[in-house]
Amino acid sequence: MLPQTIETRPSGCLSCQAYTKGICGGLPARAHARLKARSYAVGYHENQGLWNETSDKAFVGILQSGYLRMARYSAEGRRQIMGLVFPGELVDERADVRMGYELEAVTPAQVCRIERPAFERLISEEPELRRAVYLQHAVRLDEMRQLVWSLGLQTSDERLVRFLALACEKLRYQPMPDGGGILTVDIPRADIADLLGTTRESISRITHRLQDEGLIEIRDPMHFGIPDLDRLRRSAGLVPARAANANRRTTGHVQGLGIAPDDLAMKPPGTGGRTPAPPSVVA
Amino acid sequence: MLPQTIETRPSGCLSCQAYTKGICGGLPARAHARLKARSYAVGYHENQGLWNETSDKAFVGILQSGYLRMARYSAEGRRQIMGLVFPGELVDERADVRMGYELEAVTPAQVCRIERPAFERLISEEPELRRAVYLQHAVRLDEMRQLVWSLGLQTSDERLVRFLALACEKLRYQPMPDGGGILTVDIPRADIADLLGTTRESISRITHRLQDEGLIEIRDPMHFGIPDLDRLRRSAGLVPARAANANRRTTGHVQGLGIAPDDLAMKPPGTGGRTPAPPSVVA
DNA sequence: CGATTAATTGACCGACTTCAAGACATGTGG
DNA sequence: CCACATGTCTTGAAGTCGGTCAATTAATCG
Repeated sequence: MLPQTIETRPSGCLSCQAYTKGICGGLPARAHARLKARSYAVGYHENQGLWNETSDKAFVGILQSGYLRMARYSAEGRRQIMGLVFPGELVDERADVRMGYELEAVTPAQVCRIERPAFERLISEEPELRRAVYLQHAVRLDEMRQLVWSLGLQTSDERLVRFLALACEKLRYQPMPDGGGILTVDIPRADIADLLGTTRESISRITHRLQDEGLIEIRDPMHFGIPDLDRLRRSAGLVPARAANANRRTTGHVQGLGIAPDDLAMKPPGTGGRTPAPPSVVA
Repeated sequence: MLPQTIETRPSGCLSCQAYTKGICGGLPARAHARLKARSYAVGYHENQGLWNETSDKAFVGILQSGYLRMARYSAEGRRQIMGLVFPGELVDERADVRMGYELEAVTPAQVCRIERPAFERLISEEPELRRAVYLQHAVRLDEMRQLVWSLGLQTSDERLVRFLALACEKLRYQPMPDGGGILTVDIPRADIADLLGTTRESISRITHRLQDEGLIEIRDPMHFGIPDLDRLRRSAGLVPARAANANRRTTGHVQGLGIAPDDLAMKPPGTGGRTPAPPSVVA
């Protein structure tokens, strides 16, 4: 079951989300074939852990289906979810950095695993793969910064709106002919709460408040109607929201890859950041 | 003034913190020499920006002295500091990931700069350098996770205690013969507040509360007396705090590099994470 | 020594947590 | 098929942490 014969672009991958929209697809044939030769798929059921204190990161994984959560538990039993992993994404934690989080399946999930030593070897021999992996790391870092920003200075309402808007991109969103759509949130309230640094109760209250405002409609706990996706994304600050304030610089924001643009990260004029005197070249 | 002659281990570096405790020191002679040949030092004054929307990440930097902050500003003028940069650390932001933060000097700072194209070339040609750089990235990611954890489920008091305990490791800490020490916090209250997701006022209130509890003594705004460093670190959860609860696993935590161990990241027994049935190997 | 900025202190208030109970869905065994 | 159990979600009522506003004190710098 483990290593299969090496073949260029093995057929099993073609339907995998890691291939169609994840990291596997972009690789050159040789790198992909070598990766595939060393990988094997493993299924996990809901709430099952992939990593814990004992089984320490002996493999890297590419998520094929389902969702994973990266969670850290406090001594008192409280939990912070550091992020979610979506199909096609790589999970790769260095062994020499204190881990501090557990990787668990939110839903039943299937993971394409590669033992770490084999992976390290591939990394060092295939520059394309290396690039793809480090790109994933950069994306993770960026996601973590967004989470910091969200936890640091957004209200619970704003955080949830942001989550829902992102959910429309990352999880199942079925657009409807009337311009709206149906969002399927496979993720229990408790997980959303622990991701957003709030409580189940608050999530519940806020979703109903948002429903009153007409931003969403709660069909059942897992399904939300989205009457106007653009409006939702605008409320989440995921889209520039057409310069209402006059005092904004019109510098085009760098965007790159699939990361949704945040609301304009701007300082109020006059608050530091001025580039008055050029820096002094010392040596 | 820019590139100087290539020499193995140029003398100027020997006194630099990036060499004595940062990434430069660990490099083999050749990689270090090539790095040095392409680098030039630049001075910045307090609150000056290294990066903003226009000058987009055209260089990477190694901080020689002073502190930098990575800050993101909201449209309303609020600010979240994503992290601080300490001497010896590398600052390297990918151009293809949305930046979203500005890099600014907290204090007067001196930065060893390398133009990005030259750096990329070095990275691809010097595996040791590459490893060092990616290690830095991993450390940044870990720091960001700690910040998420802190913002997500610590109280303001806990966050500040944690900050102070880490400050004793990262900024100037002068141990005294009597077992205590003096901590010099070169960083204004406003920056601490925006890093910890709180306000100047709260920082002030909390420091004085901590003084009442005997954890610290406020000499002047920049200097804190630390009567008992271990006690401080214990309060911050930076040290295992000697297993008070019986139900803790005694698994030795991976530690590696300079990252301080967090309090044991544990789940309450019974809450998920159990590894009951082995995962089903599918393919 | 004035003028500006940073830090402190106080009073108030609001958002969110906490605690507790009820609604809803799903599943199991008799 | 129903009674019961379990788990998730919802709703309500207090309590509180911490933010906001405002004023005072302290420190810094020409």
